[in-house]
Amino acid sequence: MAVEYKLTLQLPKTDFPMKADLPIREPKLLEKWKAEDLYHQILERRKNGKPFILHDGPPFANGDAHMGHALNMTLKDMVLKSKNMAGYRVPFIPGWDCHGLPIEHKVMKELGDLAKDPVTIRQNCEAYARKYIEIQRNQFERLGVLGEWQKPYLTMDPSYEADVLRTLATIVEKGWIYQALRPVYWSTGCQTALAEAEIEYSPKMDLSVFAKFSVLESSLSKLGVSSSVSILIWTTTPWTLPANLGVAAGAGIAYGLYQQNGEHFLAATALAASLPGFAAGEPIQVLKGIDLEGIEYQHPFLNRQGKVYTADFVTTETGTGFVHIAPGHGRDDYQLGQRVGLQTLSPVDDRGCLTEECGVADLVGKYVFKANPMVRDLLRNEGKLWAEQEFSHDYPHCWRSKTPIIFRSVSQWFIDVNGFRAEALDEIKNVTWVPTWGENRIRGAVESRPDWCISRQRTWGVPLPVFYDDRGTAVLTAGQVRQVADIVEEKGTDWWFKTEAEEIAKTLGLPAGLRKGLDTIDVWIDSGASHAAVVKRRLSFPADLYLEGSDQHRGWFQSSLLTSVAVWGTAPYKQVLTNGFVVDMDGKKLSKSDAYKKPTDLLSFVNKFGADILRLWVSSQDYRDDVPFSEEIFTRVTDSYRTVRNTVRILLGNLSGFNPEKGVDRSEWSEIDLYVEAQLQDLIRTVLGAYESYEFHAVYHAVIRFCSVDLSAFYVDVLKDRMYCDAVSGKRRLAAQTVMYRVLESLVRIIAPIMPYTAEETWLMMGKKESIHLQLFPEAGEGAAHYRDRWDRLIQVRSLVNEHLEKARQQKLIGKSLEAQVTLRGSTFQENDRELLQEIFIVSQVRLESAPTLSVEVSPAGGLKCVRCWKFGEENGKHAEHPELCPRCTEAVLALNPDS
RNA sequence: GGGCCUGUAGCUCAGUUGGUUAGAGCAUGCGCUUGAUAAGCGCAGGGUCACUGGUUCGAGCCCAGUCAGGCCCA
Repeated sequence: MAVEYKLTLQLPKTDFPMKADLPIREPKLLEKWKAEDLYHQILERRKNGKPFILHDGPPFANGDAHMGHALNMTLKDMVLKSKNMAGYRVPFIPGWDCHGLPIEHKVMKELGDLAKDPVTIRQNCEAYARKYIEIQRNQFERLGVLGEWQKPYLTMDPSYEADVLRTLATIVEKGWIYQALRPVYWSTGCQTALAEAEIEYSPKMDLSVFAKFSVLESSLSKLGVSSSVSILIWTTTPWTLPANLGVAAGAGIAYGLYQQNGEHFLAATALAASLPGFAAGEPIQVLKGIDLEGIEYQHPFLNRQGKVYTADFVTTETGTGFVHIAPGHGRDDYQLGQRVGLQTLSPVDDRGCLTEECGVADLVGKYVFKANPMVRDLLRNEGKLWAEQEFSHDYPHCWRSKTPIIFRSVSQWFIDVNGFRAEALDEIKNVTWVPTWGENRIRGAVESRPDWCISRQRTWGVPLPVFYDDRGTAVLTAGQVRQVADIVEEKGTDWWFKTEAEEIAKTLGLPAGLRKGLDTIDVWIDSGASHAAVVKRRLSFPADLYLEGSDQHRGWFQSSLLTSVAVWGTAPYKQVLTNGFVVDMDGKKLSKSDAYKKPTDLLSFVNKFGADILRLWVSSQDYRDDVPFSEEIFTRVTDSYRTVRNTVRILLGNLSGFNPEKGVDRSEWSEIDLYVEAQLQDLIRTVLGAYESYEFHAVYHAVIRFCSVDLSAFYVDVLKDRMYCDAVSGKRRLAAQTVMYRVLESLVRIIAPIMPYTAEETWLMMGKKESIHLQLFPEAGEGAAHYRDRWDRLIQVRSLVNEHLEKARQQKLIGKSLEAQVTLRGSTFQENDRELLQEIFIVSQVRLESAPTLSVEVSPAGGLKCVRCWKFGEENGKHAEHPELCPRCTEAVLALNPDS
C-alpha cells in the first residue's frame, strides 16, 4: 500500500547529474561556445554598453601555462565576465610577449653552430614563439576565458613592432635618448654582450697581484708622515690595471699605517696580518677610510694620478681593504666613476685584446688573460709588486663558447628618465592602486630607477634603427625612426637585418657610407608600448584596468607608465590591480616547496579536476596576498563545488514540471517563501558589491553560505513536505516552485563569472535557449531587513528546538524529527504561528504554552502516522478509502484520481 | 643588507572608530535519515588571534622589536 502511495509523491526529478565529470563535460561546452562565436555574440549584445577595458599584460611565449598563469588569467576572466554581466561592453584582446633572451637562448642552443646568420636565428625564434603561443592559447581558452583568441596581439607582429618604433621616435623627438659607455658582461669567444642568464660559473685558476700605489707627496701631510707611503691594492684581474682611475676605501673601515723593510704602506687593520709577506706588526697609526678620501696617488706604471674615494661596496672580507677602480670594467667601479666624474676607460676590443688606449705598447693586442703575467712583470720592474698569488675561484664563463667572460664597456643607449620622472610620479597619484600599497611600490620603483638602458646586443627583438658614421658618431632622428616604422609595418623587422646598410640608408635618404646598428631594443619597451600598439589602436585609451602579479610594479606597470607618460603625458591605466604569488601551504614558493618540486602546469589540474574547480579555487582566495596551493585545498574546494552543484540539482529536481510562466503571484507566497526570496536579495546585493570591488572570495563565501545554510539546510529541507506531498498544482507548492525558480535564475547568474561551465550547464538544463553569458546580473530587490526581528527569533528558536530534538534522538525517543511533538513554552509566538513553527521545525505537532521563561519539550508525536507524508496526527486515517493517510494526503491522492 | 607586504580553528575567510565568552562555511567526530542517497539533516569538539614587550581601565585591532614567509632591489 505504502509503495503505491509513494508513486503519488512529487519527488525531485532531473537529468542534471550529481557527478560533475567536468574534465569531460567542459570541453563540449567550450566547443559549443566556439562554434557559436559566443565572444562576439556577447560584444554585439553589449554594443551600446559603456566600455570597460581590461588590458591584458602579455605573458612570455615560452613553456606551458602554470598555476601562476591560471591564477592571473582566471582573475582577469572573472573581472571580464562580471563586468559583462553588469552591462558593460567588455572587449578582451589577449597578448603575448614574443621577443627576448629566453627564446633566443633556447633557439641558439638548438641551432648550435648553425646560429650564425641573424635572419636564420630570428626565423627560428619566431617559430618557437608561435609554437608556445598556440599551446598557451589552448590552455587559457580551456579555462573558459572568452576573448579575441583568433586575433591576439603579438609583440612580434609587424604592426606592433612599428608602434614600438613610433613610441621610440617620440622619445627621440623629445630629446630623452642618449648614448653612453657602460660595462657589460662580454663574451670574447662570441664577441657579444651577455645577459646574466647566459653566464655559467666554473672554477678557474687566476693570477692575483698585490700592487703598491704610491701616495703623492702633496698628500703625505694628510697622513702626518714625511717619507713615502704606498696604498696596497689587491686584484684578481691585473689586466684591468691599465684602466685604473681610482681607489676605493670603506668610509667606516679602519686602516693602519704600517712600516716594513723601510717602506710605509696602508691596509685595512682587519686584513693586514693576513697579507702575504706581512711582518710589520702593530700599525704606527690608524685612520678611518673617510679620512683617506681625496688622497692622491701615482699610477704604478702609467703617467697618471688617481684619488682615493669612499664607497660602501668595499669590505674587509678579502684583499687589502682598498679596491682598485677601473670604471670601464666593473659595475661598482662604473657607478662610483659616474658619481665622482671619472671617465669610462675600457681599452679592450671585441676579441678581448688590449688596445692602444691602454698606454703600454707591449700590451697592445694581447688577450687580457695573457696580459695578466705581463702586467705582473711591469709591476715588478717598477718596484710596485708587493706579492702575487695563483688562486682558484668560481669565475663566470660564456654559456656558449665556454670562454671566461670579462667586464668591458660598450656603448649603450639610454632613456633619460629624469626628463619626465616628475610627471610620471604625478600620474601615479591619478591611478587607483589595489591594494593601496601598490602605489608605494611603484613610486619607489620610479623614484629610484636609474636611466633606462634600452639597447641590447641581441638578435631576437625590434632593431634599434641607428646608424654610425666612420668616426662612430651615431645618427638617430625621430623622422628616421618613423620612416623605419612605416617600412617595418609592411615588411617586418627582418627587413632591417637582411637589408644592406647602404640600401637602407638610401631608402631613408641618409648619406652613403654609414654603418647600421645591430642592437635590439629592450623587450620591456616592447611590452611597455602596448598602450600604443593595442589600447590606442584596438581598444580605448586609457585602459580602465591592468591586472598582473605584484612583481610587475617594477616590470610592466612601470615600463607601461614610463613610456606612456613620455609619449602621451598620461598614465595608460585608471586602475591597477595586483595578485600575489602561488605558494605552497607553508607559504613557500612552489619552486622551493618539498611538495611541488616540479612546476605545476595548468592543464594537468584542469584535466584532473576541471576548469570550474580551478576557478572556484581562485575565487576562494584573497588573491591580494600570496595564494596557497595544495592537494588539501583543492579537496576542500571540490567539496564546496559539490555543495553548489547539489543545491542547483535539487532546485532543478523540485522544478520538474514547472512552467515559469505560470508562477504564483507574490501575494500568495508563504512567509517562508518571502523570507528566502528576501535572503536572496541580500545575497545579490552582497555579491554585486563584491564583484564591483573585485573581492571574489567574498562572492565565494556568500554563495556557499547561501547554498548550504539558507537553501540546503533550511528552505529545501523545510519544503520537502510541501514539494513532495502537496497536490501537484496546489497553490503552496506552486508558490515554492516560483520562488525556487527565481532563486535558481539568480544564483546561476551570480556564479557564472566564477563557474562559467557549470552555470551554462545549469542554465541550459533550465530550458534556456541562449547562453548564460549573454545575460545580465539580477538586480537586488528588497532584502530581509523588514523580517529581521521576527526571523531572527524564528531561526533562534529553531536552533534551540534542534538541540532538544537531538537530545531526544540520543535518548532513542525519536528518530527523524517528524516523529516528534514539540512543546514551546514561554515564547512570544502566537497560535497562528503554530503551522509555520511546525513547518520550520519539521515536526508533526507544535504546542504553545505560556510560561515565565522560554523552554522546549520534545515528546513522541501522537496520533497515527500517515504512510504517505510520514507525519503524525490525530486527524489521520479518518477517510474510509484511505485509512492510512492524513487529510492533506487524502486530498492530494483524490485529486490525482478524481474518479475513485 | 634595503624597500613594500603578509601571519585569526585542520582549510578558506569575517572580525566596524580598541569594548561582554573571537565568528562563519567547509573538514573532523557522534547520531539521524534512506523520498537530494557516491546525497540530505542535526548536534558536538576544535583558537596562547606567529612570538615578546609597550600604550590603555580595556588590545586580534594601536606602537616597538623578534621569528616565519612572499615580491622587488642590492
